[in-house]
Amino acid sequence: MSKSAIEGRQRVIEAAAAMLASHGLRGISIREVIKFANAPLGSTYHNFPNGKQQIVTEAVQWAGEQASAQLQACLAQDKENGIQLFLQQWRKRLTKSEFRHGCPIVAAAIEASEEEDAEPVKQAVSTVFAHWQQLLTTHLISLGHAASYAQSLAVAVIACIEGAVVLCRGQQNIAPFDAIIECIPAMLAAKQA
Amino acid sequence: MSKSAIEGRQRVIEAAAAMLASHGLRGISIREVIKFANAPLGSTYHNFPNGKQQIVTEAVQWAGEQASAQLQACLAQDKENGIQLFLQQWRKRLTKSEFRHGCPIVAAAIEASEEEDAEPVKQAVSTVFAHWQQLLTTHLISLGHAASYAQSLAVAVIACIEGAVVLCRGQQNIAPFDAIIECIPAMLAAKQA
DNA sequence: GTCTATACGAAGATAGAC
DNA sequence: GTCTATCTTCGTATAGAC
Repeated sequence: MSKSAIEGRQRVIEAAAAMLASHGLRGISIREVIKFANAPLGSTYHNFPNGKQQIVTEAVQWAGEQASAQLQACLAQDKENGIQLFLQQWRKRLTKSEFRHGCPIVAAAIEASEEEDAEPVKQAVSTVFAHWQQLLTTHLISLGHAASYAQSLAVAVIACIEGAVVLCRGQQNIAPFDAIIECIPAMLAAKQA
Repeated sequence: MSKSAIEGRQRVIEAAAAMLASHGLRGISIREVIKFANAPLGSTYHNFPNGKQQIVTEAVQWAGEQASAQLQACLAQDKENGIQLFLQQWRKRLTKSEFRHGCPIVAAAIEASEEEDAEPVKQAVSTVFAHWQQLLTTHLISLGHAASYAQSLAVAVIACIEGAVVLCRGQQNIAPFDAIIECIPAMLAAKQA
């Protein structure tokens, strides 16, 4: 396999992740993805023998790792206010895209949940969510929260963010995101349930 | 128009709302909806001249009103713990459906956001979210919160719930919902930003 | 490996019989 | 009004030429 072929494969995955965020799982077609990635259609099933399912699965995994890396960078940069930093970055992304850019993992989670033969996608989604939760839990424990409450808190913060992104898209307005930026500190301030 | 025709029309809307919650906007077809509703296919475009778009739009409106009524009933039944009551009802629905039953409004919000010619659906989604926010805001003000913080808090609570539903479906686990049930009180306890 | 052409199926929407 | 049949479009996936 040539180097350009490898690059082409990765471009397809990244294009799929980007389009997943805005168009959703069933809103993207292989034709559009490979067109966006400037990749040849003919080699799609050579690079991804399992077709769309495999592309989406790898896109979910890649997008999950990107988000994890971004979150980790924020937490490392400012231990106390890392979460707020992360929120600000997502806020900017939402407004810049005029609320078109959502969370690709959420899109995959919702649209694959009732699909037959989508087990690999569901598995990837579950793994990504679990990884995010573990990252945040570890951070919250290091901030002094009790281990069991830190776990709930991590999940609640992720739920809050994901929900706010959906609300912003639905209302074409950044207000929901500003609302959670205002309210999440109250959850974080509570040291136990 | 006969009485049974009116009933048939309503059955289609309710079937669409139910299937929207589990299968998503693009996961349902008119054929499946009218089959589930036990309604004739031939009269579909007679009752809904704008086809699927109109059915989905009305389903979103109907589901939104149902949820509003349910929330209002909880808040009226127990002013102090009405929100927890509402959370418990949704928790039961999630577990009983084995995490298949999501929020139809969220599904429509995500899957219609980048669709062309889906303005009516987007409008209905936006209106439903706004109504929920208003309901909760009024309630929180009556509980003693400052008006501006009550507004943010209402949005944050809704975001939290919607996000948790997505996480539960993605992980096939009720843990995320229990996490927000544990953490939401901390937000509600804070009397200001 | 990458192309074009195509098989195959599903879905929205419409036409015409009854 | 409600049915069946059909048109059209689009998506996945595959076959075969180069």
